[in-house]
Amino acid sequence: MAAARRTEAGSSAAPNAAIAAIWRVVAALRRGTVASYGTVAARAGLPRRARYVGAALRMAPRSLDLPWHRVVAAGGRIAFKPGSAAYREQRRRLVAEGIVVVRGRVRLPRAADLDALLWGGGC
DNA sequence: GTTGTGACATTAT
DNA sequence: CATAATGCCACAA
Repeated sequence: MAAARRTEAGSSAAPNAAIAAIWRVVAALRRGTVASYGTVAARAGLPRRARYVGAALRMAPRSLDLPWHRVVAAGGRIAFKPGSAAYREQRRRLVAEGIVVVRGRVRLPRAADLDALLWGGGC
């Protein structure tokens, strides 16, 4: 086999293990639940890789139906620029999910609660 | 190997 | 509470 690796940046159907792990964690977020990039990265086995989560979500196809809108920055702040299309899109979806959004911030559960939400709900 | 960039996080002011 | 600066880590040119 002649070196079939590269950076795995093109094929959406054959992502990296890290990307797959991130998608898995994001897909595990249930309705009414939100998590920060750092938390998602940590749960995906990638500590300190919050930025990588964003890249993974960006490259993720809509076919996966990933709840990317449930992933926010630290403190529940939306990572997108206020007023931007993506910003309003995410906020709209969050509100539609029953999540309270105020001034670009969402009610982000504490680490303990988040742990319970992620692991106490099902797996 | 260096430089620049990014859907972040944390700390300081 | 908002903004600035710094740190972090991976990837692209």
